[in-house]
Amino acid sequence: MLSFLRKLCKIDLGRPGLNANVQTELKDREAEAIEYQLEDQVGYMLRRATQRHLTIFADNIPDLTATQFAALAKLCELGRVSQNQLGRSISMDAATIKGVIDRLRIRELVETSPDEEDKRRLYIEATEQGQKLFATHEAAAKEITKRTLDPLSPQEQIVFLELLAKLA
Amino acid sequence: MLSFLRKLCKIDLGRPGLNANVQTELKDREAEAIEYQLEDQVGYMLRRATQRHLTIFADNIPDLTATQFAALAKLCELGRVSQNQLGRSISMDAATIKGVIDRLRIRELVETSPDEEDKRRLYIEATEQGQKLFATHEAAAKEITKRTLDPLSPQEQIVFLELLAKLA
DNA sequence: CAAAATTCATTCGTATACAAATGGTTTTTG
DNA sequence: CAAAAACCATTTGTATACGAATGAATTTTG
Repeated sequence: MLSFLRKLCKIDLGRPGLNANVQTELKDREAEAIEYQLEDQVGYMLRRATQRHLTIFADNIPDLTATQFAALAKLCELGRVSQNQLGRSISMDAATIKGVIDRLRIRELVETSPDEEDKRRLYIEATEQGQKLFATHEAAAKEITKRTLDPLSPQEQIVFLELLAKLA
Repeated sequence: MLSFLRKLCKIDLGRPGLNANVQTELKDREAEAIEYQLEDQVGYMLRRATQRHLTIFADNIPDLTATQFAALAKLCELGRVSQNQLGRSISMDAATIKGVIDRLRIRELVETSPDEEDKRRLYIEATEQGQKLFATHEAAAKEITKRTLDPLSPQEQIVFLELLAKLA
């Protein structure tokens, strides 16, 4: 374990994520003078990591998008909820969750029903078929996380998820 | 530093990223029996982290999207390149980079010119105005990475970027 | 050299993602 | 209670993102 920690921290001496040739040019100048490198920016890295993840997702669960699966999974967990409530619970805005639910409804994986008490609300519920499909893919979904994290050692995976959670 | 490392690893005893109540239910059962929790999946966490990042980006650079800025930045770095070449260098497929370049071209931030040698190719180049705009926002772009990583300590930031790079 | 394979840019279709506006409904407040 | 504020779902518009198909051009190969 100690060697793992030492390895994780051995880059501590340099600036985070900078190419060696850029670092050698630094010397006495200040942080402002560090050249902008797209590859060092966290947004670019997040986009690339997400791209790779979505490829793995599509390979393992071809008949649902990651977004659709997330909505279906949350719906199976929560039961009957309003559309906006579902969206908020998985960080999708009203316009986005509407489209996702529309596509799930067409495939009869979810059912909608108006709220009689509050006429603004539209209740959403996973159908029997939807719950069955979720159950079918549940193991694959966990496998997707596993494969996405595969380039990291078990200890690195724990640290990464811990830190990623702080950013999300 | 040592206390930081200990803190990073103190969750090692539990399963990665699982809620406490789920963990207590585990006991003797195997990993397969772990309930699927959307919030524990790396794809969901990546999406949320990206959402937060893009909000920070839009706050700091309102007149370009993160994607457009990435294309412009790479173009300023590479000089004259073909459209597909540019796309490959920043992991955007041909259809995506076309749209991005179209929008930058309309704003006269980039210029296109046909390749006389290879008539399939379309060369892209940042205009004077495009280079100026990139320079204007370069500091802000670095600030965006800084703010995105702000919830992490300096040491955690280094570790996170290192691990994220391995996944991207 | 000629056929096959590859590359390039484009187009089409589908799916997030979000800002902004809208209209109907409910809750809050003065 | 009535006006104001908030909420819900929807619609419109813009911007990634990618698979798949297309046609033109170039490179590879047999």
